[in-house]
Amino acid sequence: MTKATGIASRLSKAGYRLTPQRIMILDAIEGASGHISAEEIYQKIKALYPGLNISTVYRTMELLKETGMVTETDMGDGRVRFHSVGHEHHHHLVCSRCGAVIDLDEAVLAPLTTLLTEKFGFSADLKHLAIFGHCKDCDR
Amino acid sequence: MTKATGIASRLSKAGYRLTPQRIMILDAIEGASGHISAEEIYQKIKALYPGLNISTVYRTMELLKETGMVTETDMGDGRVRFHSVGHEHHHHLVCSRCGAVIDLDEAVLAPLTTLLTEKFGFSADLKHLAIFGHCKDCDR
DNA sequence: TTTCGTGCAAACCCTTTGCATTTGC
DNA sequence: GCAAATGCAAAGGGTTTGCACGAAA
Repeated sequence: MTKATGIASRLSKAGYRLTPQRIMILDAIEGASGHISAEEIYQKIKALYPGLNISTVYRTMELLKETGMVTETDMGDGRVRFHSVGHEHHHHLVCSRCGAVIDLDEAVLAPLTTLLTEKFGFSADLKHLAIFGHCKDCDR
Repeated sequence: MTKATGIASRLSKAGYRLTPQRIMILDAIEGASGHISAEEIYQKIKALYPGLNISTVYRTMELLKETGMVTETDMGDGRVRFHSVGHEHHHHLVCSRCGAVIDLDEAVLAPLTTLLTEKFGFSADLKHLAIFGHCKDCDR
């Protein structure tokens, strides 16, 4: 039913089949404002298409990571979040006390990235880093 | 049998009982060169004291985190690592491809920490950060 | 003695996997 | 038609929890 969107066609070009499940999952990630967990993707789609199984979500995420269409972030709560690569990169300051999340522009970490490359030949993948600490309200 | 060391006595001062299990766990963490997982602590102690249960390790780690004697790092492999706060802080560059871990001095991140404080009033807890990316050997 | 900590076993949560069936190409 | 993808159900790995017994203070 759904027409292959740009990002979906990238999938088929990469040699993967375009199944309705994959298209819906892709849509869900695209539509998400930011990070989204496997469970959230699953629930979102299940409302429209109850047949979906969560293992399909996980398998699709695996594939999208391999294709470089999605990245993974560990926000420290025991479940991984996914993020479409198309979206602008940003980072998060996560308050360990109240759970507040402050968005952080990519530019803030640019100097660090440069330094790591120059000094260690290490290309940091800081697409969606989560930095833990205390926000100003929770700072004793 | 073991005498309460400095760090162990901090525990009792905080109102917690000094059990042999806790002392052994404390020793294991102190003795560890760097990060150590719950399972590793457990195995290390089990050799001498087979009665130990891993749930005790987890409960003790919880308590040590609350007391601020230990910090937690997620190295991205699905299990959390612990680190004695007494040890000098350092960071890790983790290669997502080959798994290599490069140690990074705390000073490297100092400018970033300062910036986050000044700009966002956020006090980052960068005691043991893991930065993912590719090391120079794996960089295509 | 009283409260706190431990061992044990089972539960939990997120994620992965084997297998038979279905489906895209 | 055939290989690849899905659904289902069960397993897996790390971590947590309820409960009765045992031990620190």
